[in-house]
Amino acid sequence: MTSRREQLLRCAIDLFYQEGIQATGIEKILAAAGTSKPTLYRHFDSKTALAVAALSQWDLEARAFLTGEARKRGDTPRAQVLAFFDALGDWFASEGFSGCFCMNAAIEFPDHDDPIHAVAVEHKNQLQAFLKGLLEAVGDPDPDALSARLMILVEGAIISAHYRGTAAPAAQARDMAAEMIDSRAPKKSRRRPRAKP
Amino acid sequence: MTSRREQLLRCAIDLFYQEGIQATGIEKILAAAGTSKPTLYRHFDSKTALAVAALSQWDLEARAFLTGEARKRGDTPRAQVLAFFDALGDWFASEGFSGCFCMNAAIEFPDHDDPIHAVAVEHKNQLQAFLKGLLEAVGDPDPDALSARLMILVEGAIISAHYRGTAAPAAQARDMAAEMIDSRAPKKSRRRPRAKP
DNA sequence: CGGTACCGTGACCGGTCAGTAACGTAGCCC
DNA sequence: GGGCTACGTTACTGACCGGTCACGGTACCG
Repeated sequence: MTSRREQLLRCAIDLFYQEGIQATGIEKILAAAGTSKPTLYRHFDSKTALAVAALSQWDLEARAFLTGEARKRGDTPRAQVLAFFDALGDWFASEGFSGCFCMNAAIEFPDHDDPIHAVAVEHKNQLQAFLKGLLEAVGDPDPDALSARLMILVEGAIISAHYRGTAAPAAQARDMAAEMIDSRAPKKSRRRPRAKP
Repeated sequence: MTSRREQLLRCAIDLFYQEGIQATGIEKILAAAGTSKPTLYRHFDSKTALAVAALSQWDLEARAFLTGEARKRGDTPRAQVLAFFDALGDWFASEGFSGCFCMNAAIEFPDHDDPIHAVAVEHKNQLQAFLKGLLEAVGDPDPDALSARLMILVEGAIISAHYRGTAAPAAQARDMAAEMIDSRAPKKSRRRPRAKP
């Protein structure tokens, strides 16, 4: 059963994601959902509340896809990290890809106190935590540091793919991630963890 | 001499950059510049034209800073690439840092045909070309591929710094860049350029 | 002195947008 | 049936925003 609320939320996700939150008027969402204003405001307090709900739902689904595919496709933690980037590549190549909704929203609402911004940051934290868990399982000497670096790769790949319109950055980031993981001594650390001349 | 036009442009750069283009009303810019609407429209055709001019000017200044610092601080091509990331770090730590104006604008106006989007993509291409030139001087076996990878690092670092509010990603990206450069055989290539099982 | 080009003021237009109110209606459960 | 909930329709408000117009002032320059 698809309640009116779910329909609204689905259309809000699509339109806010594709065209931006500020650029999307409420009436466009209503037209897409085939309903009208009072119904919307019975379910959501304001456009901002709708945007937050849409962002949270998108966050859940995107994270479920990426982490699920990573776990499904890789049989070792290392392979799962790399599979994570492969999943990114599939996402980039999928129809309607328009960057990371959370990242887009965080840029549209740069104020750090904005509730929308908070959801976006939390999304990123959750992804980094997932990668960190895999790196711990790999036996990386410093999962915190490496997961932060991998997140730079992830976000850079998303941006590059977004406004270039190609999925290639996923494979490039994947290669870099593999080099990063392998250049660090697994289990028994040997190499210098960092260098700053 | 600071003409009215330059004042307008300066204020437009500041406000569009800090708060976003769509979120900034023209009247706010006029108030900051201490002038009024007719003056603005004598110099610019529309808000969009003003935004494009602001973006282009910002692109010039940002590129001049980054490439200039890179050249100034590094005495070898390799050092200049790393200095480029150091300059990024200084930028991240500077007051008023709010991500990359071009990236923000490209996300705010995702339509690929939008003139604003075009300026943003060109900005990125120019930076990549600069890095590619340095990599050629380093003697990298595939400057095209590596410069694309470095751009992923650059953009990932910018995003991470932006909505985390820390300059740390610059140093992390710098370390990764150093590893990437050094792990490739300078002058005489040896490693596989790519892998996709 | 007189024309011209620029500037500031302030009013205004047309459109859009978020959000609200009033009213009528269909289903659903007791 | 009676009451309740959710919905649709319509119209509306109040604010804002991009852009224009008409006017008056001022400085420069022949």
